[in-house]
Amino acid sequence: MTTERQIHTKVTRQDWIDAALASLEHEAIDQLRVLTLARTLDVSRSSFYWYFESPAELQAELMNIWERNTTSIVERTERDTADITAACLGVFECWADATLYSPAVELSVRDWARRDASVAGRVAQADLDRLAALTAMFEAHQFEPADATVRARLLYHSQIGYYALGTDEPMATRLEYLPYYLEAMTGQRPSASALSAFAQLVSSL
Amino acid sequence: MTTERQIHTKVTRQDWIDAALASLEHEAIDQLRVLTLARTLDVSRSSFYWYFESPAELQAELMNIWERNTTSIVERTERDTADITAACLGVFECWADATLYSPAVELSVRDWARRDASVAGRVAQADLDRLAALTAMFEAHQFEPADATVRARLLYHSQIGYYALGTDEPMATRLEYLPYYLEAMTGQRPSASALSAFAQLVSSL
DNA sequence: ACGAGTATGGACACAAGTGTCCAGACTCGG
DNA sequence: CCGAGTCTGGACACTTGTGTCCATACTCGT
Repeated sequence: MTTERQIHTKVTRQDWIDAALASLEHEAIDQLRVLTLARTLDVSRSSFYWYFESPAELQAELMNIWERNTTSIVERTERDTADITAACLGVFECWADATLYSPAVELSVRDWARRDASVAGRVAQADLDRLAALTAMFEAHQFEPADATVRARLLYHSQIGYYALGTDEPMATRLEYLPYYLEAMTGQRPSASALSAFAQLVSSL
Repeated sequence: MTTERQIHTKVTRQDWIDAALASLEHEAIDQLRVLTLARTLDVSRSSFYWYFESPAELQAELMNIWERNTTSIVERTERDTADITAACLGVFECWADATLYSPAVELSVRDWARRDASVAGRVAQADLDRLAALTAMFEAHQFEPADATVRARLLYHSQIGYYALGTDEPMATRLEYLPYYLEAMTGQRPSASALSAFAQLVSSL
């Protein structure tokens, strides 16, 4: 099983996962069909059952990938930052860097959650974790609890909403609006240095 | 056709629509099945085809109902209001009154839009209309254009996001957070009178 | 009480997808 | 160059859902 031969292979387990991930751009996880994936990979369905015991196993794999979205956000809320503006910008890296956060996977998982209670449970827990982390971030910068909670929600909900709309804007436009977002979310005018540092980081991706 | 006999009827066209609407709590519009609806109504599938030419006709009906969400929002942005706080509270009525805005329908339509380009087009247009209306509302209260755009987005995206999470909070909790939301979204501390007026209006629903 | 129109149920043929089984093609180490 | 292990394709029986057709039951006006 762990022997490394696979020369005869047309596709690998990873190919199935990649094909599934690509489909999530337009499909919920539970709407993925082995038949359809097989066709895009130009291989027979039997191959799928060689690599996966069942569709559930592929879905589990995708859910693990989805968990990374949570990790990315929580990790960035925990950084040491000079002010709340810098702290928010740290989190915003997730929305700027596709390797940190995948909106397509996020949407597909939420979609699935509407139909499956156990998935809904995991998503609800992730939302709690993310919001708790963001709230702690605001509290670490001297926002009082209720204010921190609301600003965390505003930041998080508006991002989820932004992606739900499927808006496709160039990064330049998003950077233009950025200072206004920051001022509304934090109640403080962002420093020019923090903004230019973020712009530079984004352009290097 | 327009004669009013229908005594023999087990179900009406409206019953099918209502059953569909109920299903949208957990299903996307294009995932509705005639067979499934028929079972919940305890009637045969043939009945469906008596009232509707095809599932597409039912879907069209549901899309019309969805349009009301847009109407409700846009209508409330156009009211004459004393200050931006009152203006925002006018819009918030949509989220407090289930007859004005249906989150379930909204989610189901967006879900469908991920798979169907023509639906995606209508949703995108609705988002533009809603955001334009909200932006105009902020501009009417002396917010400069870019600021108005961002605050409109923040308000709208965060609502879409809030419902996407499926959070189920009692109205009392939501009212507690309300002044913090308003202050972040408008940059102004809301007046106690505006808040209590809103609380009273909500409790009367 | 009969005929026209309304509404339903059951049957049919069909489509898309499922999970399993097995033959066989391919590759590598001995 | 052969045998063991790896991977794929094709076939089978099954499920869920589709759209259409037709017989029939029901109700109302005359």
